[in-house]
Amino acid sequence: MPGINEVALLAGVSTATVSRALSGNGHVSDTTKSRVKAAAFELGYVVSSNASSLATGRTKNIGVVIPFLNRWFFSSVVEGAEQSLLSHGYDLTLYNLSGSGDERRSVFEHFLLRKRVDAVIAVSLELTASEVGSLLDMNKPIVGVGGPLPGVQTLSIDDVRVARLATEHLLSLGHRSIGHIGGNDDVELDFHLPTNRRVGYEAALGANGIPADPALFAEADFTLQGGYRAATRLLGNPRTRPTAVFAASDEMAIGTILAARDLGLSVPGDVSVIGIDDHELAEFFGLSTVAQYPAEQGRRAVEILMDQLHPARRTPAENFPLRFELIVRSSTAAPRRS
Amino acid sequence: MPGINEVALLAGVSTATVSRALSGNGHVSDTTKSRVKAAAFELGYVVSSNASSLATGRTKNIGVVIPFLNRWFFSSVVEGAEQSLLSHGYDLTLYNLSGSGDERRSVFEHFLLRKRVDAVIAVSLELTASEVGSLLDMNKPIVGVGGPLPGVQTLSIDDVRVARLATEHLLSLGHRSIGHIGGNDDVELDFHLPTNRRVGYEAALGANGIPADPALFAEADFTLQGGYRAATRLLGNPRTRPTAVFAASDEMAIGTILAARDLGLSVPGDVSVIGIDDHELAEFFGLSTVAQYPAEQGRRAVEILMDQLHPARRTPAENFPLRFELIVRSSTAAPRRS
DNA sequence: CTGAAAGCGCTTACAG
DNA sequence: CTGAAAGCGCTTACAG
Repeated sequence: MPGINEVALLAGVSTATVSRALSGNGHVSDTTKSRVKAAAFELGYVVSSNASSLATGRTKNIGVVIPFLNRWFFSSVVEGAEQSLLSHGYDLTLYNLSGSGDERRSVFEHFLLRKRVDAVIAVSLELTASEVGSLLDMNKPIVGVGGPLPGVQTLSIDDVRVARLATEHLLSLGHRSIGHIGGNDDVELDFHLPTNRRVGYEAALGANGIPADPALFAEADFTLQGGYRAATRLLGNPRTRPTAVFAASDEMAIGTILAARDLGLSVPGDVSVIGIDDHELAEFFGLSTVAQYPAEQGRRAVEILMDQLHPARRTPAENFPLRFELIVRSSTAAPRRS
Repeated sequence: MPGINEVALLAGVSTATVSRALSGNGHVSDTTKSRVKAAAFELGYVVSSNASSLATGRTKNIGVVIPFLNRWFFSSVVEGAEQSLLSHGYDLTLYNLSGSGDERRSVFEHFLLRKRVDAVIAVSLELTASEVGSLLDMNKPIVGVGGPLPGVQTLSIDDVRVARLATEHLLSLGHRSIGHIGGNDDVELDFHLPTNRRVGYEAALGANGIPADPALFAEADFTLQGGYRAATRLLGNPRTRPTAVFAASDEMAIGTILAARDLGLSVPGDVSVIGIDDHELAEFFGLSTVAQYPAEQGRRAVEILMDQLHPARRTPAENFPLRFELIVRSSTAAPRRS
């Protein structure tokens, strides 16, 4: 493990110059710079991040705090963030806070606060005011993905509008009896996402003079299985069966498609189904949906942090709202007799 | 941000004593120790990991290198590892090496080698001999999950035996015409897993005096969609249709179940289907499978590294082979007329 | 443009 | 059991 001294020796300069030549901070003549770089390359020198961090106070490392990893949305956000971080020369350390408050506190105290990270991305996790406070006190920028954080910049699609768009698609096809599969309290997570989506659904109905029928709402846990069960309830009774179902996530929507099949109903012949996400399985099932782009959300979160961490870099800091888009596939159509 | 000096001051001892009291290295009287701890707590002191790492040469951080994140197996391994690492007071930094060789080299040089990590877990990634070499040269233990690494301890289920077990289950039900959906070269990853599973399948057939029929093999890419397409080919022709299909992964097996349905075939009435994994969706689809436990594999990888990193701790270092288990659900049954 | 030197915040032989 | 001091490997004012 060659150190900076050996590079300095070989290049015939001081360690200060080596540091400057390699980091790009401060002026170094071109000839010196190339001599230093050659020496560093020859020795296979790579700076010690600890020493560098200790001296500068910056770690070039971002903490990502997340409640799940094995779900499409979350792993996609992390992938996007990781990719973008890599290109900025940053590392990503992952804190999977699925557990209890205890585990959570310990993560905060022993990890985030050990000066390991320069900033934090909190995905669908509501940090307490004191958690946010201590991070901000330490001058660690935070950005949230997937929900509002008190006093923190947050990236999130507009769930009300997204749900409204999905519902309007169904309405525009002529549906008037539209069921909704939304979240139960367990999956309210910290973010009222299920509530917001239900609000958007009801708003769309309302705007078309259709009262929201509580009997057409079914709770589920955002999983395929949960969607299946909820859909079975919703579609089981031929009398009350809606002609279309809007599920608050694609996984639940796919569960709905499978439930319809098992009930002998054809999709979209007997019932139209739409979800939200554009999950990796959506295309396979021909699911109409409103796409959101979690990897992009992860990337955007990183950009925002980079802007705060490097105020110099003059990125326009585009703060346009997050993209979403209606994708019509084969699971939605006009109701049979409208 | 209180430093160690302030704690020392408040506790009326030297910084050396604070360090020892808090880390547990070296002897400190009980009374002093509690005084120090009280002071640290009062000030909200938490050691700077950079300073500590620089002084000790250990980072308490493990690098996990992985080709995908948004797949069940990989995210489960990471979850298991993360959980276990947390309990050992370690951080996990994630390197998602999906990309090209260039990206890969840059990760190796600029990240892993910056002394950021004490050890590396490589998941389903074949490191080059020189990559392994440089890690080992730096005294960084490596453990592989999911495939053999040259000269490195590796955790992996015995794919041949697992595939054999799955196939034998079908054989024991009386099937004689058994199709196989396995990997194509693209997903050979670095680990010959598809090949090994095919070998196990053929071995089971051979042991029962059944020659492997190349016409009953179909390639796919380990996704649900890929499995669906392969199964459609395999099951489409009533003449040559096997009575059972062994898919090398649950996702492909689920694709097979869906393909069978779309072909008007009942599962298991017309065709039995078995996979490998016990994927989160397996139960929902009633899929018989050979379960493997990726989270456990992640945890085991961590244990092995801890043993190497802390030779003192006398864990029996249980090196029993990785668990797998046949789980029979409703997708397999005796062939209709046997 | 370059260097000498202090300092980042700990840990750990070395003494006692 | 405890402390003084060196050292981990960089970076960056401060001078020149």
